[in-house]
This record gives sequence, structure tokens and C-alpha cells, in this order.
Amino acid sequence: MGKEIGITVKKTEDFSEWYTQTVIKSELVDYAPVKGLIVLRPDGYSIWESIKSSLDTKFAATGHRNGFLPTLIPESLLSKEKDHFAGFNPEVFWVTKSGDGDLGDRLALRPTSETLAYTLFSKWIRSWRDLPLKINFWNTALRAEIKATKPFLRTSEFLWQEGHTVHMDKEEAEKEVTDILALYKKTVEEELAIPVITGKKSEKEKFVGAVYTLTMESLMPDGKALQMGTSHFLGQNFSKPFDVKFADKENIESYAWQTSWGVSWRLIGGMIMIHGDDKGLVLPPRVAPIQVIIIPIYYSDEDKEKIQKVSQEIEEKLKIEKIRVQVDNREQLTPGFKFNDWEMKGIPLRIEIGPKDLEQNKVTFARRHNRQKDDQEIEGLVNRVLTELDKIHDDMFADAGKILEEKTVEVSNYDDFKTELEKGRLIKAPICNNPECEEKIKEETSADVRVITDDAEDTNSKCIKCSDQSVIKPLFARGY
RNA sequence: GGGAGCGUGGUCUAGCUUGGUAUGAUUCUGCGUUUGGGACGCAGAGAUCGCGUGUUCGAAUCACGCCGCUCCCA
Repeated sequence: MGKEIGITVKKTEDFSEWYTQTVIKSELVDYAPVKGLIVLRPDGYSIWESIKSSLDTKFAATGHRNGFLPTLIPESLLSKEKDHFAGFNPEVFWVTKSGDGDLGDRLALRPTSETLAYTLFSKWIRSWRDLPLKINFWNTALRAEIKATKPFLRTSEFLWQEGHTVHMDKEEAEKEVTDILALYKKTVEEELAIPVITGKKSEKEKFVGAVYTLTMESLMPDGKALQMGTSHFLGQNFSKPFDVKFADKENIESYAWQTSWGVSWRLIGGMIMIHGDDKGLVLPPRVAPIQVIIIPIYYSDEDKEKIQKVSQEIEEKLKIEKIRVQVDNREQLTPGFKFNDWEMKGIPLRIEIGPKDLEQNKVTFARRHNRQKDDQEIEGLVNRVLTELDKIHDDMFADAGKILEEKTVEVSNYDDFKTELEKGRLIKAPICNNPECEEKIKEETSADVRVITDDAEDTNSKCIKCSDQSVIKPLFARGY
């Protein structure tokens, strides 16, 4: 047993090392020559493309269109909204030179595009007939992460999409914010098999410059919460400084109501952490670059010819159904090696075809997520592969949901809060109206309010920090 | 912000205390035998030992400086 190749640590024993080894060895990413930056390899990019394509379909159906913005933003624009600027400034990369010459106005490598997009929106929008304006940008954002970098979770440049919409009134804008969060939740559940909890961010944790932020959160196996996507109601906070105005039906000039929202490749990080195991990646079928890997097994030239023919026939049939399938014909490797190799890469379904199977007109299915194997008739195989892939997705989602449920607990005092936190739980705990309590809890435990769910109101308990009457019961955890 | 560890063929690594031809495995290439849970034989390829300066007849090894990476804690 060559334990030294493959992942050398257990997920439960050294999570951080496990994560790094898994993303590198499965060939999703590699480190770039600059600290804090990573390179997406084809398998990693393929997963991102699946997420992108799923979101694009939904965006199109809801009337959003894609555009493209440049990477450089002049300082004068970025600093127009003061809170926003103060929030981002510490991690902005600045371009100050071209060649050896100094530039006039410093240029920021976009940490986010609100200021740039809204400068343009103010030009494009004149009348209520121009609204709603719904644009999405697939691009990257740059935020300097000097320490504590981790592939997909904390890097100085990351792939994401940022949507920006402009509306005539508050109600329509707020509906957009809610609709987008629901769209995100559906995508994450149906593509990545990740269960999430949705709700609002606290005042302290909301997006700088927003009126409020909606979020979806999930809990990672190391007990840290991961923010998987956010949707911001910007109110008129940006339309005023950026002059995003329109003439309404009575020809009265009004400031527009805006939203912005985004998900990033963090989703991929979350997916890896939640589903992976000691053997490496476990990919949900709908985003797996290869969904089905076929391993031919033979002992004689005669068998070889027969089995390769059957493998190819099955491959072709699966391809007709748009299943991403590949036959592993590498001759220098034994089946055992290939099994381990594809398991490390997380391929959801493996089909083994050998002489024993063919004698009975069967093949062997081996599932990655639960490592179960069984025989399948070749007759009607394509349909069974399709069903199996759906079932694998459902199983993975159900398993992850069960774990999230088990790890979500409720406490009523600070001691229990700290105990549960050490166990890596997502903790529901009552707090009062005073923002200082939230602040102190974060200082003392490093846990913060992750999400305030719709049913979080609670006026019958005592604040875990100061014992005053509570107002809400949000979910706390340490975060990524 | 604080701390710890590490940098030697593509990858992992020995050597460093006590300066003198850089160790082994894996990988890769070719040929042959193999193939139902990480096969084997033979032949071959691959390294300015992170960078710089110093000490020395001689530096992977000693000294100083720099750069980079990983992990832990706030």
C-alpha cells in the first residue's frame, strides 16, 4: 500500500494541511510566483465554469445582462463614498507608475467595482424608462492579503461575479436583493450540494456602504463558518454621491435605489472542505469536470481488444446524453493505481469493465462519495448512470445537511457559548441591542455574528454578554 | 499584529553539528513483461544546493543580510 503518494494527512487530524494537499495534488490549483496568488488549472477552472454557466442561465432568465469593466479605478472615484473607501483602503493595491514615470492620479486595482460602475450608471440613466438596470460582471477583484493566505478562501486576487442593479423605488430594489439571495442558495444547493443558512448580516458585519447585507453561510468541518455569497441593499447611499438620478413619471428628478451582490471562487473552497475526505476530493456530479471515468481491465490481448471496444461504446453512448465521461486507457498504469488516482481527483462515478463483468454482460459501478461498489447490467446503462449521478448529488447534499444540523446548537449563557465554540459549532445565542456586546464577544472569543435568520427575533431571553433583555438570537461562529 | 518551522533534480528527501566528488526514493524517456485496490526488470534523463556578500586553498555545510513558502495564535 503506497500510502506515501496521495494525501498524507487525515482530514480530521490536520485539516489545514489536508486542504492544501488536496487542492494542489488533485491539480485544481497551483501556487503562483507571487505570494497570495494562485493559478487555476483546467480541472479547477472547469468547476468555476460550471458554476458560472449555472448562474448565467439564471441571470438571463431574470433579465440580467453581462458586461465588462476595466481593472483600474482612479483614486478620486474610489474615495467618493467615504465609508466604502475607509473599509477597502487597507487592502487596495495601487498603481503609481507607468514605466519609470509617475502617474498623476493613483490608480487602484479594483477591490470591487461599485464606484466605477455607478459613475457610468449616472451617465446611462436619464429617465424611469431606463430602469430597472440590471448588469452583471464576471471578473476578478484584488485585495491585498499579506498573511494567512489559502487557495480559494483567501487570495489577493479572486474570480467572482458582481451584479449591480438600479431601481425606481425601494421596494423593487429590496425584492431584487432577496431574489438574488434565493437564486444563490438554489445554485449552491443544486450544483455544489452545500447546505446554507440565509439571513442578514449584523450592522457591524455588513458590506461597507450598504444599508444592509443578506448572506448565506455554511459551516466547515474545522468549525469555521464560510460566507458563501452576499446580496447588498445599497439604498441611496451610492446613488447620491455618484449622482445616479432619473426623471420619474411626473418628471421629478429622484435618486435611484441600488443593489449589488456577488459570489466568488470561495464556493469551490467550501465545496472541497465540506465534501472531501482522507483520499482527497469528492466532487458533486453537476460540477465535476469528469463525471464518469471508465477503467478497462484486461489480462490478454484478446480481452484487451474486446474490453476497449465495449468501453468506447459505453463512452459514446454516455456522451450523447451530455455526460462528461472519459476512458482511462493509460497502458503503463495498473487498475489499482488508476482507482486511487481518480479517487484523489474526486470523480463521482467510476465504471470498471473487466473480463468477469463482460461474461455476464455487466460492468461495475464504484461511487466516490460512499465508496460503494456493485454490478450493473450493460443493458439500459445510460439511464442508470443518469439516475446514479442525481442520486449521488442528493446523498451528498443530505449528508452535508445532517452534519450542519448536528453542529448547530443553541445556548443561553456565555460559558456554554465558549464551550460550544471550542467544539466548532454554529451557535444560536441571544444578544441585546447594544453593539458593544457583539464587539466584546468578538474580541474575547473571535466569534462574530455570521447571520441573523428570519426567525431570529427573541425578546424573552438575556443577552449572553451583559444579561440585559435580548432582542435577537443570531448565529455565531468563527469565520474564514 | 505575535510566534514556529522550512527552502537541495519535476516531487519528497539524506548530507550541515565536525567545510573537501551531493544520498536515496519517486517522477520522466525507451524496451520488455504486467494489469479486479497504488506491478516489475534493464537502460537512460534530470541539481549553477532560494539569492547576495563575507571567511577560506576550497562553502549545500560557517557568518551576516535579503527573498520566498507553510503552519499556529490574535
